[in-house]
Amino acid sequence: MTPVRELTVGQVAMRSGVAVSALHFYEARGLIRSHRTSGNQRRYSRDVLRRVAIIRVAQEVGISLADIAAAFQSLPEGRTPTREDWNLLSTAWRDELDQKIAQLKKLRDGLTDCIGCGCMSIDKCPLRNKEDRLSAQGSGARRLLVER
Amino acid sequence: MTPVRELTVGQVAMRSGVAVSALHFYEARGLIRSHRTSGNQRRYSRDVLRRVAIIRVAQEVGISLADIAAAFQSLPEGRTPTREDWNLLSTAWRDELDQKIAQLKKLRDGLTDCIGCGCMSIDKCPLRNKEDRLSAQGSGARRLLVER
DNA sequence: CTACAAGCTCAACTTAACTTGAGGTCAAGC
DNA sequence: GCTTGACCTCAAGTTAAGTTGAGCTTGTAG
Repeated sequence: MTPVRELTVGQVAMRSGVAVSALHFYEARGLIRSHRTSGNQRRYSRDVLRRVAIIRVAQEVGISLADIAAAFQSLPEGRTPTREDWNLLSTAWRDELDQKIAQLKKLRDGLTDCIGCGCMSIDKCPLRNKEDRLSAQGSGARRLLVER
Repeated sequence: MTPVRELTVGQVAMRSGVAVSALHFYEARGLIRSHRTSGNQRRYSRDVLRRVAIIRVAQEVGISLADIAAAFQSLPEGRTPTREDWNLLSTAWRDELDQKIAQLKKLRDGLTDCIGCGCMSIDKCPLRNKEDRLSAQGSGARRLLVER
């Protein structure tokens, strides 16, 4: 089996399970890179598969594309990222995940009580307490006004 | 303490920490209800505060407004919901939360390994396995509403 | 050498959950 | 009676993460 040197969008789409349009989109967002053939078609190096896989996993963990892109900035520009490079990323995300899990647990443990009881005032209820809130590195800012 | 009978939108907004526009929105979505004064202004009964608080908590847990609205359907139409009524809801959501926590844990435990290793193919990697996905089978909510 | 599948670009549409704005009404203090 | 602030409605805008479609070009199998 001769290693295929370069992949077309279609091939990447098939192998990564991501739509072609999504790949275009990721590229526009700077998450993946391609070079073009003389006929202007995209060609990808193999490590794009890893990148895409990581994008998907990170998304499932609740990390936004913007944050993923930011994290990818830490990857080496010139060379293909090594296992070390990737590990750095995953460690950071693991920490985030740990926090999210902890916060969800807190929420879960308080949910029944707090719905059942009379403590739903914003200032007193632990669930409604700003300090306890799930952290918001997300870039959205849509819901900012709501938190008082 | 004289019980304040009815609340204006502004008062509900202030006390619940939710914008007036959001309250209008919730009402349009059937999540809360109001009646009108002769001058066409909204007036809310006190238990709207609990509803709003629960909406926000549920959202943070990753439940969409549509799902919250659906859950609210189970609440009694005529009378103010009792603690029992609310408990029924919270129990169901607690189960969902438990599942989400379990999935996040799975993800966390696999993250470092799977990013570092070569198993990122869609068919083989546990993280990439469809059955293990976090994705809500529900309508549209792709990510946990964990940010803000 | 020619079909036609696969690719390309760009714009517009989608969903969730709101916010913002325009243009107009209502209620209370002075 | 007037001014001011809280309300009202309805339309349009916003963000994330893509998808869909139109119109046009490439590349490859037969």
